[in-house]
Amino acid sequence: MKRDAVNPLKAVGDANRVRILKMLEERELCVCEVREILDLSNSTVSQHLALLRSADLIVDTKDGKWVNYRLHVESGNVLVRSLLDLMKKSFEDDETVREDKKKARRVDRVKICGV
Amino acid sequence: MKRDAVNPLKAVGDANRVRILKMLEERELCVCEVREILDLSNSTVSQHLALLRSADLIVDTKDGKWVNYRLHVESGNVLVRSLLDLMKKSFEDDETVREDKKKARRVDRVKICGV
DNA sequence: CCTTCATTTCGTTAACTGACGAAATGTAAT
DNA sequence: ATTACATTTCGTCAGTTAACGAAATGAAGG
Repeated sequence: MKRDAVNPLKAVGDANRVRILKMLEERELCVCEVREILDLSNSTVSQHLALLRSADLIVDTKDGKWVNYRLHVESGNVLVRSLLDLMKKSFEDDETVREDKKKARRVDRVKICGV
Repeated sequence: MKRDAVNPLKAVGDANRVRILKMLEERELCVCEVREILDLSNSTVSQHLALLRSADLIVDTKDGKWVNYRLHVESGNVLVRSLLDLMKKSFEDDETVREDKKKARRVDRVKICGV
């Protein structure tokens, strides 16, 4: 079995990363915005995002000193596209996910970063 | 976030468990048949199956001294059904998965168990 | 160039996971 | 009941993972 064929599935098997994917359904976010919502350390969030990126589930774009992450819905990896689609339909009733999404809509990077 | 909401995703994030789910698409199998195909110890296979069962992805039925496992396609858990559906469409090109399925079709428990 | 600040990388630690063999359990047939 | 044999549980071990703070990197503006 090919080495990293399972990586997208591994990546999605963690509650914090599920929360990240769900909040990215609302809009793209930078590291410190995700940190604010998840209430984890900056480095931890950065690692989660790096792992999701290496699984091809998200991509990043630079925006000045910020790095924006968004869902990689146009991935060439069929498993990735299917998983993002599955995620979109899942966890919609989860209270934490709902809160996260609400926060994602309102969060403002200039206010919360660098505190 | 509810404690075990992510369990099905966790369960599917392991190459050996992916292989198990894929071979169960062919037909139900007992522990020693899976052991034969995966070439792992009996206890390890048993644990993988227990984990998949606790994630609601498979169910077991007793058949004499054997325990048959099959995909839980009628699960009440939407995430589980979606995942099984996703799995069905994935890894079809994987050579190992193809071999596993072929073996699953031919394997005979009375011949290979208790060796 | 120097400072600021978001992000990443590094080093460490605690917890989890996947693997095994041995022992325990359970079932069917003698 | 005793045996045979499939499965599960137990105890253990090595490898992985998720978390943190501290240090390094990189980009924007003074």
